[in-house]
Parts: sequence; structure tokens; C-alpha cells
Amino acid sequence: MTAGKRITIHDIARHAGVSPSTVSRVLNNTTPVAEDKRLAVTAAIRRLNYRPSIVAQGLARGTSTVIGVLTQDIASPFYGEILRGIEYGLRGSVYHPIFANGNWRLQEEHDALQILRSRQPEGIILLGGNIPDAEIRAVAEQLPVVVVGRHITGFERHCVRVDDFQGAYLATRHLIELGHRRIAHITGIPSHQDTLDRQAGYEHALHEANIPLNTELIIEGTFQEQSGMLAVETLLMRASPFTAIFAANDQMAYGARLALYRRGIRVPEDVSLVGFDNLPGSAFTTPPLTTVRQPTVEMGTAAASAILSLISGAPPDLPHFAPELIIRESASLCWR
Amino acid sequence: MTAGKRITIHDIARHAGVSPSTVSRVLNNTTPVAEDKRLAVTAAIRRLNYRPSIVAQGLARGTSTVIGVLTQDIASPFYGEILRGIEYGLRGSVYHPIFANGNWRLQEEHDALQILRSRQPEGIILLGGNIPDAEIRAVAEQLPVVVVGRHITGFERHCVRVDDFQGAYLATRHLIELGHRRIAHITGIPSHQDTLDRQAGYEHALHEANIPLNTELIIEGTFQEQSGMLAVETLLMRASPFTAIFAANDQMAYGARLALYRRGIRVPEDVSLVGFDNLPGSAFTTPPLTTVRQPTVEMGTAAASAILSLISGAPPDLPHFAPELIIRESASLCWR
DNA sequence: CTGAAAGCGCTTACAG
DNA sequence: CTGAAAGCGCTTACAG
Repeated sequence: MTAGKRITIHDIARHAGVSPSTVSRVLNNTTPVAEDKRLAVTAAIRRLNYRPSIVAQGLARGTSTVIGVLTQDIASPFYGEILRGIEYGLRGSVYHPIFANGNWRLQEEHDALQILRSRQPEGIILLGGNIPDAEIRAVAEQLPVVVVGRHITGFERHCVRVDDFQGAYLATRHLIELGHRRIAHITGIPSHQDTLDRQAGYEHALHEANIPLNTELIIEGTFQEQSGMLAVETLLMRASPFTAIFAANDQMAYGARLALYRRGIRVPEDVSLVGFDNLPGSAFTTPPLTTVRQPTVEMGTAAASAILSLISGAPPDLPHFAPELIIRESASLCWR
Repeated sequence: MTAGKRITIHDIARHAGVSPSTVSRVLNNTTPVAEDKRLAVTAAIRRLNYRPSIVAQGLARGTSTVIGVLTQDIASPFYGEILRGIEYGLRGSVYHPIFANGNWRLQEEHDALQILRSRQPEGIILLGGNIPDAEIRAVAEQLPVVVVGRHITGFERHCVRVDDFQGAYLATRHLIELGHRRIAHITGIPSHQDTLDRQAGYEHALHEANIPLNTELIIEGTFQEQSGMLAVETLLMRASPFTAIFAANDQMAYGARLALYRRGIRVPEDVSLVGFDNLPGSAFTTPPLTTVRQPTVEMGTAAASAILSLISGAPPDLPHFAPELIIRESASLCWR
């Protein structure tokens, strides 16, 4: 491991017989430079294999070319897709994303935000999390902010999300159209807005179909597989029979499916199951899972474009993302 | 969005009635400072809510406090766990990871490496990929490098990986012990070393049990679910019957499981199935998947520690990671 | 078109 | 213990 003296703009200047200012000018072509000097400079650059120091540029220009991304869990299958979209959307720009995880714990989220800000990002993209709305709006006073997967009142134009209410409504209505009337719902974490919205969509579909709400059939989950299993166990112990389950996300649907399997209850013959998210794995479960798709990658690229717009002084200009019901094989006609 | 003049070390100095040098000294406590001045400085810092500029510090110190992580796909379930480990292992240090994706395409990997290097990282962690060994060794001449999930000859002490041969051997031997003799194998991408090692482990187990190798039962896959489905279709069309399948990773096992399901072939009653990786979802497939665990998070944290060691001038000091067979329910006794 | 100079926000010998 | 000065590697008015 050899350190090797870093080669600087001065070295290039010397080799090309010009001043550092001129080197800088050809680098950024910010001002016309005589053709022969330009050539000499570019030649020196490639001969010495010179790469400008991004950090020095950052200091001098007062810009960092980094976009902070506060994610909750880098390994989450759902957010992973969004991160991929963000990364993709930033390609080709001078900006590079840096990530920090909040793990859905307020303290860690604050730490992560602090770490991100200490790197002086040009903008911040927030994925979910528990940081209070007011605080997010305050950060947005100071630099461009876009938030994904969360609704911040008074900040809607900077929020990228799918209509959770509508998605849940579509899922539930699908079950109703298949003849189900005893539809259980496994919710997400109650403190998350999407949990509330999805439950509201579920209830709205029932209401619309004149199906009385049975709170016995609503079980609180955690968005994790394990909670889906538990929810089914609980459901089975209660008196209220059910013929279908709408889980607030795919991961809980996987857990529910396993619990059903353990009890010898077939999907979809005995009970129909629908999830939410359309994780990459959901096309390969047995049976493949009927679920609600969120256009995650597109949402990520849209978040990236929006942050770039904001940086350039333009409005975020976010498109509307509609949820889409993906009908596969885990939900079928109710014959009872 | 208000820019707001950045507050600097000079502002603190002025407010505290000391020189900028002294402020710097209490910031880094690199030299004793009189107690009263220290107090004045810390008071000014918290009153003005001062945060040092990491980029200015970087320039002045000649260090960046960033670790470049060249990953292939940020949303990959397998690498995601490793990234989480890296992130976790870097916590508390002054270093922060920055990621760039290579997408397993040489050109993109080179671009990503270039982007990473332009940020002047103190060290680089490489996850998989196709960049030639020699090139990686060359980069390692210049700065600390650790590679995960890949074997680089002559660079073993910097490589974090599990023994693929051994893992595949364990998986195959498990099937053999259950009485299986017609064991199919779905391989990964042939250009990846782990694919070769896993296949060798499979063959070794067969050989050890005096089971002749039947190349009809070896199908090439791509590590994706879809290829697992295709592999089963191919297997079914061939003349050679089989009672078990060892897939080179869990994702292909998922695909295989679905193809079997489609044909009405039960797992494990009709055919046993074992995977490799132990993805988070594998505990929740139906039936839960017997597979080979790689301690991904630990591998990630070990990679982080190793890079920190290297930066401090110490040897990487990587522990040995043994694969572990996780026996769940997708493989059972062969009765034929 | 082009160079010298000042500045970005810190750190760190160098003197005292 | 502490300040003035130089320097990190660039950019960008300012003059010409």
C-alpha cells in the first residue's frame, strides 16, 4: 500500500505551462481557453492521470454533490427497491447518494439525520421513519427535502407515495368480488400512517359492500413475517370464522400463509390471502401471492428527480403513483 | 429554504474570545487548553449550534472518513444483509460507508469503482463482482481493500467468505443421509467462483457416498428465481428421475419450489429441496426451506472491522466463517 | 483569453 | 497553554 503524493492542479499547470486558473477553466469549461493551452492541459491531465479532488472542489465551490438518504433499513426488501430507484435516478448527475439507517427508532433516526447533515448534503431524501412532521418541515426550510412513503401535511408536493387507502380498497374489494364477506385484516404498526390508511381502505370497501365491520377479524401486526403467523393463530382461536385475509404487507402475508400451512388450511381453497407491496419474492410463493403493487423503483427515481429539481431551484414536480392490484393465485372464489 | 451563512470556527473563536487554533484544539482535544477557554469555547459551540465542516476537515487533514463500498445490487436480499453488517460495523467510528452499484456488469463496476475512488475513500470494500483479481490487487497497493464473497488468490487474508465447497457438501450430504441418491443440482452463474465451489462440494458429497455423477441432473441457473423454475421444467423433461434438488441459492430454490407446486409435486413428500444462503424469507416459505446459512451480518461487520484495522496500519485479521446447515422442513426421508 | 490573489473552513507545525 | 501563519486542493472575482 503506497500512499503516493496526490497530483494536483498545480502539477498539471506546471506540465502544461499554464496557470492553475487555466487548468481549472478547462476542467470546468467555464470560460473560453485558447485551443493550444486547452490541448496542453488535457494532455497533461491524461498523462499524469489526474483526477480533481472532489472534497477540495466542494470546499471551494461550497457544494458537496452528495444527497443524503435517510433510510430505515438498508436490507429491507421494500425500501431496497426504492433505494435502487434513487441510485438509478441520480446516475449521470454529479450527485451521489449517501445512506444512513434509522431502524425506525427515533433516536437512531436523529443520529442518522445528524450524520447525513454533517456531510453537508445538497438535499435529503427521507424514507419513512418517525421523525415528527414539524421537524421535517423545519429541515426543509434549510435545504431541499423529499420524503418517500410518508405523508407530511402541508408538504404534500414533496412526498412520494402511493395511495394506501386506494390500494387497500382495491385489495379488499377484490376479495369481496370473489364472494368473500368474512375478511380478516392484519394491520401494520399502528403508529405508521400507511397502517391507518390501509385499514381505512379495507373498512371502506366493507362498508361500501354493506358488510358490517367485525373488529374480531382485525389483528394488529408489525409488518414482519412473524406477526403474520401470530395473527393467524389468534384469528383461529377466536370465535369468528373467516374465509379470506388481507395482510397490510407481503411479509405478513408470508407469515400468515405459513401458519395456515401448518394447520393444514389450504390457500386459496380454504382461505384466500392478499398482501400489499408486491415484493420481488411474491411472484414465487406457493401459491403466487395476489397483492397490491407499489411502483417502488419508479418512486425512487421520481424522488431522485424531484431532489434534483429542487436543487436547481425548480418545483419538485412529482407524478402521481397509483397502486395496482396484481392478481395471482392466492385468492379465489368463496364457495361458502 | 434559507441558505443561512454557515457558522465557522472563526465565529466560535470570536464569541469565545480565543483564536481559531484554540477552538480547533478543543474540538479535537489534541493539545491541552486552559479550562476557562475550553469552557468558553464549548459554550459558544453549543450556543451557536456549531458543527465543523467535514469537508474542510477532510481537506486540511488529508483524510476523507469515507469507506467506499462497491456492491452489485443494493436491493439484493443476500448482499443487503452484508451491507447492513458493514453499516453496523462502521457505527461509532468516524467512517461512513458510501455505496455504488456494479450490477455485475464489468463496465458498470469500473464506473462505480471510479466514482467511489473520486470521493477519496480511506478504504474500499468490494462485494462480489467481476473486476479481475489482478486489478483488485493493484487497487490494494494504493489503499486498504477488503473483499466479501469472493476469493482472490494471493489476497486471501483480505477476503471475507464462507467455504462454499463445505456448505454445498453439507447440504448434499444431508440429502444423502436422508436416503436420497438421485439428487439434482441447480447451479449458479458458471463464471462465479462460488458457483464452481458449490458444484464441487455437491460432487464431492456424491463421490464420497459412491453415487455416480449424473450430468443429466445438473442444470445451469442464474441465481434468480426464474431460473429455478426453468431448471425444474428441464429436469422433468429429461429421462433421469430425481428425488431431491440442491439449488445453489435460496432464490432458485424458491423458483424450483413453485415449478414443483405447479406440477402438483409435493415438497418434501415427493421431492426434497435444499437451498443455500438462508435468506430472511426462507424461514417462511411453505414448507420452510432447509438451507445453508452464511453469517451475512457477521461477515459484514467483520469486513468493516478489517477495513478499520487496515486503515490503522494493522493486519485485517479476519475470522473464519463456517457455513451451517439449517434443517427445516423442505427435505425429508427418501422412501423410494 | 489569462494570471495573481484571495478565499472556502479547517489543521498543524512553529514560536513563544 | 496559545496565537499567527501556512497549507490542504480547488474556484472565482479582479485586472489586464
